[in-house]
Amino acid sequence: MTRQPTILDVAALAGVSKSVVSRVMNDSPLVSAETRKAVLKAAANIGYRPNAAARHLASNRTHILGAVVDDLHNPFFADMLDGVEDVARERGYRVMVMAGKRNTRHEEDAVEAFLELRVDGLLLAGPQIRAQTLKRARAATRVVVAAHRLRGNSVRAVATDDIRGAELAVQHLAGLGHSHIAYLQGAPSPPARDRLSGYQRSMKKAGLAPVILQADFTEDGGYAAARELVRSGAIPTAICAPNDLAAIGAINALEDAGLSVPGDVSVVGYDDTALAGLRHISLTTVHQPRRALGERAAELLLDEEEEPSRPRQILLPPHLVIRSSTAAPRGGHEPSPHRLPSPASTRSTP
Amino acid sequence: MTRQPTILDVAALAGVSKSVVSRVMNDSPLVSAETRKAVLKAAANIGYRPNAAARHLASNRTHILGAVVDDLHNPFFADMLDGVEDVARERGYRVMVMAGKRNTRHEEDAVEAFLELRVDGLLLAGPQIRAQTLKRARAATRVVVAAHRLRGNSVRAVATDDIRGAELAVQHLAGLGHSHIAYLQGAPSPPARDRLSGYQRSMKKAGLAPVILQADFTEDGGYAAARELVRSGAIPTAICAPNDLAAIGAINALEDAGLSVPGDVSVVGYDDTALAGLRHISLTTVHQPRRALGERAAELLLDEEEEPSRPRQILLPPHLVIRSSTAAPRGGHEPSPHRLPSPASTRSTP
DNA sequence: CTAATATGTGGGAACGTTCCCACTCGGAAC
DNA sequence: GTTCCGAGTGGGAACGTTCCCACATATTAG
Repeated sequence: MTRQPTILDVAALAGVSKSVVSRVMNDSPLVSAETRKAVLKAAANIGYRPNAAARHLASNRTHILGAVVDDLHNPFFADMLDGVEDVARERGYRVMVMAGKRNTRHEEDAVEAFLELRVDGLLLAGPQIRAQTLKRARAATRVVVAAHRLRGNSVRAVATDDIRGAELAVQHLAGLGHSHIAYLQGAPSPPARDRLSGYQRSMKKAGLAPVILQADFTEDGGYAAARELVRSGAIPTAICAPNDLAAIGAINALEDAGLSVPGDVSVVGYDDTALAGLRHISLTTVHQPRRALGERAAELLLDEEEEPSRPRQILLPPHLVIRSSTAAPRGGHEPSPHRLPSPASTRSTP
Repeated sequence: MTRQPTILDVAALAGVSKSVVSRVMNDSPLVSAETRKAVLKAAANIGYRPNAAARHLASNRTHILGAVVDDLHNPFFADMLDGVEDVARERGYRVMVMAGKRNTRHEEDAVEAFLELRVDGLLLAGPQIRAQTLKRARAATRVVVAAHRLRGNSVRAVATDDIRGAELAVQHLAGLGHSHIAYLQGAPSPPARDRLSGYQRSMKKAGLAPVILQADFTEDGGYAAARELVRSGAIPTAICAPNDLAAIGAINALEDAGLSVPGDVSVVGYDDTALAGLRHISLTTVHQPRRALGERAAELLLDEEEEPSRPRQILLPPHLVIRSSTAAPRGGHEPSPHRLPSPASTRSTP
């Protein structure tokens, strides 16, 4: 790698000063059309590429948005990032991503890396960092938290209304006639807390007794919790899972125990990931507006005037997607159809 | 955001020169323990954080690896990035990711962004960029391509041996006694080409007639192709899909047509994503060593001695993971032909 | 005709580091 | 008692931009 050409090389070749080249590179109107053309040609000729470091240093702007993503394996964040990217690109910003790997140390290191880069905005998606780190970040740049509702009000955040989401699930099940609705709780996190409290609230409102089991956000967690439910003998007619993966685990446990879904037990997931939509799975689930979450987050990050009046915490409404993992409880009526194959074909059966 | 403290602020507070502070920040041994302690204390007191841009500019090193990932929704890349990250972190490098979004323009813009940043190494994961862009990138920094085998030999690359992978699938099926093995081809890309040629080669070796249908790497693509196969009336006893998602689509199409998997038709996927492992799906599939792919790629990027002897192409061996979507063909019978619509009517549809 | 304005252009000082060189000051070697 | 050396320190010149100010020239207003 030989030395890369600089603005001065371009200037020399084009026979102008570095100032003019700089202006051309920044689309300043203060350059004659003729000069601009010559500079552009010279730049192309020698393969000039602006040096971001020098640019950042001199201008104190990077036009980079840093996104620290808790878990790149979770497609939830990929969807969200699409939204972030779109808004950022539109406004002339680039989005760089670092993986937190579900690990506080890694996540905080990523935050530090972006702060050293002096990114113009920092997006923390599902962050697992200490309050102190968050505070330090906030002191250095604009920060928006996504997918986690925050306790305090000091940092701007965008999240789904998870209380409402859990309510939707319970209401759907109660509406179908279920009264024994169990809840599998996810690993400790703001969303898990909100979903639980939504469940509790709507169970109370419906006059039903809550049944809560500890699980986590994995297939295995859902499997273990549902198996526990089966073992206990007190099998509910419906289960709310903390996310789609856990719902799938729960379904597996139920089927392993000889129970049919939704025949014997209805199951509702959360997130509406691509998984839930697979025909084989066809999970009724609470949809999160993932892309919109990203868009709102980016807007919060980039909007010029940080009006203090503006809501600092944006909650987006979820909605329920009804597929084939839920049905009315067995009430002595006709046996519920098995949920496979596709709904269309079952419905058209004479 | 008030002005952030610089090395000079730290120096003033600690009562030393900026040179000393710089040395402390870079762990130089040429500082007395006493001075080091004072500097560190001063830095912590005023919340000093090195300015990456200034550092990069002065040292001409960034200690950043840029990774352009074709599609962040594909968990394949998340696994790979884990490998990249581990190796990079071990050697004091940070990995920043930009999403290509399956789009040449976005991907090339991401490449450009990283080149402007003057990253110390550039990883292109499943790149969809023009040869010219690749060449320009190579002229500017170290470049490694991952997950795509390249035609030429001019850029270093790490990939799975997809020819071998497809062979494994065919050999498994042939070993089970299948002779009608159809292949669904993925969207045009180096891996799709390799897998196809592996299929063709091993079919020929086994003395079997190849049947090839155009599909893509999505569930819908697999569904459509398998449905076409069903409609044509010439139903194979086994299908090789270009990836797991397409395999799932194919299975859905088969089951929608009243065929059972693996009873009537065996299906093999490719990639061994988390999807394939779900109990409900339990797909026999070709496993790619994703994390190892990332590790090798990072090593190639970071290994000190870039032997000019020749750019290397590393091919990692895949292996077959046998689950429940494959079985021996039904002895003697072809799958029930009576339930198929007339070929004439299907052929008239587009 | 002069003054004022608009339009380009050039030069130099930042920006916050690293890195090289020069310097001081003990102590060891002669 | 010099000389030499190494450890520790300080100062200044890069690095490649942006941005401000000064200037040159052409155009317009009075």
